[in-house]
Amino acid sequence: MSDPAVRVRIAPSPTGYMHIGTARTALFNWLFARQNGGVFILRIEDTDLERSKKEYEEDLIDQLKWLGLDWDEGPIRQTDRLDSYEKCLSKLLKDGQAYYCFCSKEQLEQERQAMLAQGFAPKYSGRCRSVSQEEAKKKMEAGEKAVIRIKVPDGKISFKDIVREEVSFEGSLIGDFVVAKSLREPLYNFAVVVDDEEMKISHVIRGEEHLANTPRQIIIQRALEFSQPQYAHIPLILNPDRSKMSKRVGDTAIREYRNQGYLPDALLNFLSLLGWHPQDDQEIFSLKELMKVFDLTRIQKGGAAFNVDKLDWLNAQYIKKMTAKSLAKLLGVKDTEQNLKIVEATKERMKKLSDFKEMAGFFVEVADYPPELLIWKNSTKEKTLVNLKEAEKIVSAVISDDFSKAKLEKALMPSAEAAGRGDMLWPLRVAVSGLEKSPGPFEIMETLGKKESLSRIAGAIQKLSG
RNA sequence: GGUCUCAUCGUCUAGCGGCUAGGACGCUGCCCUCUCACGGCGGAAACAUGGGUUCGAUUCCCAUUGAGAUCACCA
Repeated sequence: MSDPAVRVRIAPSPTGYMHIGTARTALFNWLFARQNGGVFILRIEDTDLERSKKEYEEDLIDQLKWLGLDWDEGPIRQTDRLDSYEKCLSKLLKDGQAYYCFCSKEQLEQERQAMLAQGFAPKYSGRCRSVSQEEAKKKMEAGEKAVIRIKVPDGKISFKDIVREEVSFEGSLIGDFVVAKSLREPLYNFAVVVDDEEMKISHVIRGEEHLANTPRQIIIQRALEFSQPQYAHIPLILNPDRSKMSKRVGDTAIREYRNQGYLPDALLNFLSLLGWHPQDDQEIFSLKELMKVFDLTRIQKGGAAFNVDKLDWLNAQYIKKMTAKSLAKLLGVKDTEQNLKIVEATKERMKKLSDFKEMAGFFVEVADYPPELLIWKNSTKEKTLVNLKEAEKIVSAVISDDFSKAKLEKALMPSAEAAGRGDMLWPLRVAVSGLEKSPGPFEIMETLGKKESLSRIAGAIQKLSG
């Protein structure tokens, strides 16, 4: 399936670190573009000069790259496109479809409150509609501040949404809204419309919070005689308590998940399942597979709560599938033979990359542990000591050239069977790991090597006899 | 408050008039096992409520309830 007419965009505003929701929107757009052989555009919506920061833009680009969602055009910044907006704004003004408004903020606020008090949706009165163009010009020359409002026609505004079918709003309820602070200071809704037209965006795939913006954008489109893209509003990602995931909360930033050691593919996989589901029961997808089965029309309507447990599970699945070598690289660990063994032994237990440090620390150094930890279940100190010494003897006999898991197991198991597996293997494992929970003793000893293993066993014996 | 949107296990969801309501995470029992993890096999767990339509509603319609979004000279 190839349709070069498919042109979609991710249009974040750089007012915060890249948000989880932005990532999912980017993913859906990317998937849709790629599966149709279309174009994916990155557009930076930085018309809010006060809140936009370069740092956030850099984060956006950085995280998008990390996720592997490559774009074909951009980054295009709205602040670089002021000429286009000005041109369209002037046209609207000239055609009488927009007008200058001189109402003060105080005045507006008062009206707002009054309407609210009466139980109406606040809406601009349209007072300045009557100000003629000449009059407006004079006022501005006299230094009066003005904003630009668009004339909103009465009547129903309905559009087809791929996710929500037919959605409609009542124009008369909207009121003439501000489209720009000045000719070179367009507001969001206006800039979006001009951009989408000039970039020939075919499908606007965005979060549901924009659903209510859509009629406003359509009003602008119609005034400018632009074509209307297809819309797909995807449900919001909710906090576990079902409130909207706010941009301000720390752990909604992609960079946080990255720092915690989530794999990009796992994160994407997780995100794809938030508000979307394939026809069958498959849940683990590579980006390539996702590309094949993703379907805009199967996007869910209701909001989806973010469930970290499932993310953890998915991440663990992805970690498990990796080779020790590539995992070591991600962990920033040198791929020495020793380290690779450690990574291999820890792989199955890690949910996040950040777990590694804690889980593998004992390979480097045994933490201090209480002597009683060495005693298995209801066994005794004496018995444990005997078994540990027996184990020590056997381990010493294993040649250091072939100090392997298999060899150790072969050498130790007969005695362990005789002594009772747990009675020998538990203390041995604790002796070499110092932990209540860890990988198996043979695995650990192989990694540790003969010398270190014996020294730890000796340490345990001393601990217990002391 | 107005407008818009939504509603299946705790969570993510399958379902598109007739199903013992399926899967996944989590929880839990058993197996594997020296522990943990992995893995395998089970279990508990849902159609918000009330009306219609229909021979038959989780599914279609309406109301109620609940949840969310939005109502800026932010995006």
